[in-house]
Amino acid sequence: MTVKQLRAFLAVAQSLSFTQACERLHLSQPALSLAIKGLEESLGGKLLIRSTRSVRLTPEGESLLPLAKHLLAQWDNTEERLRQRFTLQLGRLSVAAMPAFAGNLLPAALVKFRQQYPKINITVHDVINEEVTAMVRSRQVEMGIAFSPEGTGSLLFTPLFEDHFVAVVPPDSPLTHASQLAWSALLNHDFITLQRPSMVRRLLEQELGKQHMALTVAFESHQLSTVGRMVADGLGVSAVPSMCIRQMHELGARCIPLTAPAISCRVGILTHQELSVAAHALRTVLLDTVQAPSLSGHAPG
Amino acid sequence: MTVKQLRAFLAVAQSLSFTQACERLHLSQPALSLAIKGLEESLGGKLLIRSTRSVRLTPEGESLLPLAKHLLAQWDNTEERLRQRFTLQLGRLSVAAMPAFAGNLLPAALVKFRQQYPKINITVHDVINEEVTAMVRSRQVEMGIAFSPEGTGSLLFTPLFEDHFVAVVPPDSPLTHASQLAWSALLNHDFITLQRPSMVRRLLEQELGKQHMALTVAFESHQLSTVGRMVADGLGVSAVPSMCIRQMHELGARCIPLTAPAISCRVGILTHQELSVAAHALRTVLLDTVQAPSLSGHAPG
DNA sequence: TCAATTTATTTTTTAAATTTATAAAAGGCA
DNA sequence: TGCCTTTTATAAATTTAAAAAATAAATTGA
Repeated sequence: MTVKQLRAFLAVAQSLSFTQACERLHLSQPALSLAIKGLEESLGGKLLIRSTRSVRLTPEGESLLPLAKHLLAQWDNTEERLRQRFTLQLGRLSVAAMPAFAGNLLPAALVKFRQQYPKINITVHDVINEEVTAMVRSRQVEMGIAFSPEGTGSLLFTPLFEDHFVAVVPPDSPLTHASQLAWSALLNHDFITLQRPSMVRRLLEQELGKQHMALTVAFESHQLSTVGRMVADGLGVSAVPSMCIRQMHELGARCIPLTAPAISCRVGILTHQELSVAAHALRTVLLDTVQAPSLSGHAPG
Repeated sequence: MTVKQLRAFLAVAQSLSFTQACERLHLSQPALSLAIKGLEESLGGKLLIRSTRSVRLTPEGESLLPLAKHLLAQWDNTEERLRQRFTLQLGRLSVAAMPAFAGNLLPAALVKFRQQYPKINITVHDVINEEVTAMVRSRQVEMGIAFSPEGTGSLLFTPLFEDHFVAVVPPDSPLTHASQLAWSALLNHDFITLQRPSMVRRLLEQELGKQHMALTVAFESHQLSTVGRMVADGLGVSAVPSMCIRQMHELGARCIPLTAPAISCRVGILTHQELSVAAHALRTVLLDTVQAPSLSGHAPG
């Protein structure tokens, strides 16, 4: 039994005429006769009683009719859905991104993606850096955006840009007049940081430790926006990835390049080796759209 | 997309090896490669990532896998069920028969049918003669056994035998000694008949009317067995189709050939023109098994 | 770097499907 | 009844597609 044969049967059963069915199937009449004959032989009995004047179904044909309809409908549906997935006319995509990226650079990329592929449904998981890797690895999401992990294992890391930490200071602080700031100068003030057991925190402590500096924390918060607001309100200073510059400005804080040491880390895309067409498209959009953030244009006006 | 291609995909996806899948499919390796290639082209994208060392699924392939399993399972199931119907290894058959037949000759025929085709499920509708025709016409049943109807319309009537009415008398009646009985003699006794608006009743009245005899009814009943018992207990006499002879004897009554006039009617099979394989088989068994009942061997011992 | 294994490609062969042409059957109409 | 028309079936030829054999290319492991 082949799909063609079943389609032939359905067409004949519905029109009760070989000649009419031929047109529907774009097939010559002898070809249709042979198709039906072949189907009947493969199933082992007659499905259609046909004379030169009338065509009607046998009881077995009658019982096949609804089954054939159902089978072919499912067949076509499966085929169509797969085609739509490949042409990005249908699809679902789950992405995990660290908050600094999810809240700053990702939205613009998603806007561009959606303009190109409006039928693709995207779920964004806004989770901490380490969770991003875990979610990609466990295939909870197909794509992650995070800092370059130590060992990728079987995962693939595609760099997007190099992110460097910048100082965040209150708008009325004398520090805002500096064109750049050394960590030692920044650490003279109360330091506000993210509370989580985070890679960012570990990275800072590690790099500063190399320079024999200690990170003394005065305040902690879970949210970047809270850190920004706390700095803006004069509670202290902080250091954040440059991705967050715009967000910090919007919250009323000022950002200044940070040196001695200049701490930077690569931000990129984490995936498994095999990518869905949708994920590949988003990857392309991200590579096209996302640029390394800088202070130009964001300096306090 | 063809069934072969989908089977090829399933085999490769399950074994994650073209070479192994080849054996399962009884196909050469190049043929399998081309089948997968064809499927991918028809769907518009890659389903399998294959190198010379490993084969794995793309996300789209991953999403096709369960759909393919389901589709092919349904496909095979449909095919198998149809084949079983044609080979009488599976099936359902509904038959309507008038009570005189259903209760006397039909069981033996069904025994023979079931010996030959134990997997065919049969439903017997034990209904009055006129209802048999109606049920066949409305396709509630595929086959009916009844007296030859006046006009068959589009239905097909296949005669089984000629049934003649016989007298039913009490075992202790002087009538039992007669080798045959005239209606005029029978009608001297109280007459018991079936109460229904039945063709049998109409037939009797019609035929007797031709001979200027009137059917005066003393008792009526719905059930043949009740009529038989009533006769056996000496309440009166009756006349029944010869099909019922054995039943009447078992109930304790005696049957005697009935003449002047000899009333007979053809019993046969009612069907539509198209018959299922199962119905055709039962028809054959009925034609082989059912014989015209007679009084020989059933005469009072 | 070489041998072994696995998939891809090419060429040839085989089989299958389709069309064209023709036949056969059945109802309509005179 | 016999011819015409319509419709499906069959036969032969053509085209197309599928499969196998041979070969190539690529990757891994020693």
